[in-house]
Amino acid sequence: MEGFAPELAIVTHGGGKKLEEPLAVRPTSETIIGYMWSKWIRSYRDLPQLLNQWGNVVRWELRTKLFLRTLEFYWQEGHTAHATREEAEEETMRMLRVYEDFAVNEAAIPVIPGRKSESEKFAGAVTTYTIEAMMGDKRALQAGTSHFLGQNFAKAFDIKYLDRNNQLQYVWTTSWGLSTRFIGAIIMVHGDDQGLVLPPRLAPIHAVIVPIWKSDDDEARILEAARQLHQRLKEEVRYRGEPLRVHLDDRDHLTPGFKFNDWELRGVPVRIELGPKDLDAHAVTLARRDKPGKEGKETVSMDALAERLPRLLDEIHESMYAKAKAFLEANIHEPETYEELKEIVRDGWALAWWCGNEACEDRIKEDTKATNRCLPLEQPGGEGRCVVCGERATVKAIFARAY
RNA sequence: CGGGGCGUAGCUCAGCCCGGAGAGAGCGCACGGUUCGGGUCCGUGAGGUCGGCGGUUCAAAUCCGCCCGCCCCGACCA
Repeated sequence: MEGFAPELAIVTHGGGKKLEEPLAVRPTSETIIGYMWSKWIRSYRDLPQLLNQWGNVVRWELRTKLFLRTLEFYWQEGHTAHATREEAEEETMRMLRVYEDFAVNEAAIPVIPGRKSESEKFAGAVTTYTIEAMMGDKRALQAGTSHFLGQNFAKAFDIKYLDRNNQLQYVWTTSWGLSTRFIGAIIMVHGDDQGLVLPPRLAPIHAVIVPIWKSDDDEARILEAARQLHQRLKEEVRYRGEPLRVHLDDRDHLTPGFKFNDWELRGVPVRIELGPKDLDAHAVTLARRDKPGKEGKETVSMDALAERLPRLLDEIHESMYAKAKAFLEANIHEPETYEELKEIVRDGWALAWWCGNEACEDRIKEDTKATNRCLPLEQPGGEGRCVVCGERATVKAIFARAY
């Protein structure tokens, strides 16, 4: 845990008195979990173990960034202990894929799964895996991590079990986490100049009904129709197995135009406009947040709406993912020379042959501020020459400026 | 902690370099009218210790010094 020493917050006073023994505020929970496991685990029959928790942790960052790097953050962290190395490694990869699946299929964020280099990995890990995402400004963000901890923590906390042959063995452990930082990723990947653009599957409100009227007569009938529509959609429409999250904006004294902009700012994926013309035609106008103006509008019959909305939400999800994916791919380049790399990382990611030496990572960082984000799991194969030193290289790494 | 920048109305800022009459704009807010299918428009009005303290001067938002706060860059890091 020495790697964490500089970023520990230490409590020296409590209850109005100086503490006899200072308390470290946890930067992650391996030590707590490890301590308990050393008491709980006695036999191979106790394995494997899986503990998951949501909790706040504190790391004394010298420089913070809203959402992306805060002194205190809330996260999900999981810990497992296994009898064999293979099982622990399998779990590490399984969770990496869970995070990747969440990013892609819930948040519509494309990511590059990969392994961290020695200098970039978690201090207590044997191997650290990451999903790296590209923000709208082309900087990289580590959006989730999964660690194979080997027997490091088992040895540090004396976590041993008796195997089938009555032999005392150390366990193999893993840990993995995803934090509120991910909210920052959603904002920075999808957001535009009008405000938030929320991926449909995570949006607190799927669709908002905006009633439109001119005269008092219209107001009465439109509002009544809007309320009925709201009720019907809530009761009848399901998206991904759950009731549609639909909201009726019946606020008075605000113009429709104001409401349109207001909900766009808040990133609601679908707006349902209901005005006199729509009502007379027994229809509504749908507008999707990810496509501005007329391009994102369509007229749908009231009768077809229940069927249309879930499909539209899926279409928005796919479209948002495709757009982010295209952006990611358009901004990853493969430099042949160091000069090319330096140019690329000014405004994009470089996927380049790397010999594995920290000295070459350091050189890049000094020259360009770009760091080694990961060694993608998906490799081109073959071998090449390190983009920095020219020595033989068997892997390509992603170098980019990161948050 | 080092380098740079900024503190003027609820918010975003202009004015400061080159001191001078009642300290301004847009947004927001209140009231009246108008409008309502893309942030309506017009009018009237309320609202300010010009970050704080001290100095220079006949006169300071403006010049000088110190202090406080915030932002950006660097060192740390998910």
